Amino acid sequence: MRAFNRYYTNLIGVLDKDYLETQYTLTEARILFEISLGKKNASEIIEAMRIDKSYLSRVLKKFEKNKLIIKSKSGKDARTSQIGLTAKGKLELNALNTLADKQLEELLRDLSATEIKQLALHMNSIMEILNQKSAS
Amino acid sequence: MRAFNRYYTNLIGVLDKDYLETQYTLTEARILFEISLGKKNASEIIEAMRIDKSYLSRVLKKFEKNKLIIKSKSGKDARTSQIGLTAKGKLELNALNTLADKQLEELLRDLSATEIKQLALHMNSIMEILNQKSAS
DNA sequence: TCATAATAGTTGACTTAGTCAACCATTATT
DNA sequence: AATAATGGTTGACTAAGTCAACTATTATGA
Repeated sequence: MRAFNRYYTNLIGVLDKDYLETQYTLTEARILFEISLGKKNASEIIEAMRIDKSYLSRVLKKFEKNKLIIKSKSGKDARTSQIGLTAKGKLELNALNTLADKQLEELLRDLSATEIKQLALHMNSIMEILNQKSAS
Repeated sequence: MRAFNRYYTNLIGVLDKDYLETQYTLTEARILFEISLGKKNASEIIEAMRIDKSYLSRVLKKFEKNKLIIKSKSGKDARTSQIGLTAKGKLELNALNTLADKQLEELLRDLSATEIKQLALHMNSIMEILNQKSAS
């Protein structure tokens, strides 16, 4: 398993490099994605991604400046703001997803359809097994 | 599959944080590991890990200074040096491996023996499928 | 209900990790 | 022999992330 972790760390490291040509980092892309999933405020994103809150704060500020998100104070708790993707934010996220798809395509280039299907199954199984734990 | 990549990116990111308490980064640990596998010179490590050569150069310098490795000029090609782990290097690597083991243990804590076995099988399958491609 | 603690997020100052380009020295090519 | 290619190092830099201190607000408990 250590071998797999090393293997996948390497793989992700390679994929990561493509984000150099992008306006955003892999982490930023992931944050944007989390927001698109409906994470409503900073704490939730921090909880989900386990990143530093100061770092997130700055990333969100950047997003806001670039008009990818809007923050709106919710009456309920004046300390937090509700975060939502703007149209432009959705567009950017889409572009980033397209990059991820291209990377996958490249990764799977020489695989047969059945191999790809098997790969997907294995991946799903891993997530299921590990998730069940986190649900416990 | 994008989901799995995101998932595992997150997981690795979490594991990565433990290396903060270590004297070495995850990347450095991986470099050390590659050397232990018998990678003899910088080029081979670069090829295997796809990291920047200047970065690697500095890491190796640090390793050498900390006496984790020894570089020896090989008569064959005076541009390269042969890299080898010292006893201390092996020791440090061992400590880092122990950390990785602890992390795994934590990750698998609530899983049954069969689940762990299945997990390992899925991981192996993924590596096999993806590797076969790279071998082509 | 007031003081204290806890939570959410921001800011300043900093460190580390990694990048990019230029550069030597050596070896390969023609 | 000249030129190109390779292996690695160095300088200068940027980006990514961390840590601690702080403000504002909300929750808690004597």
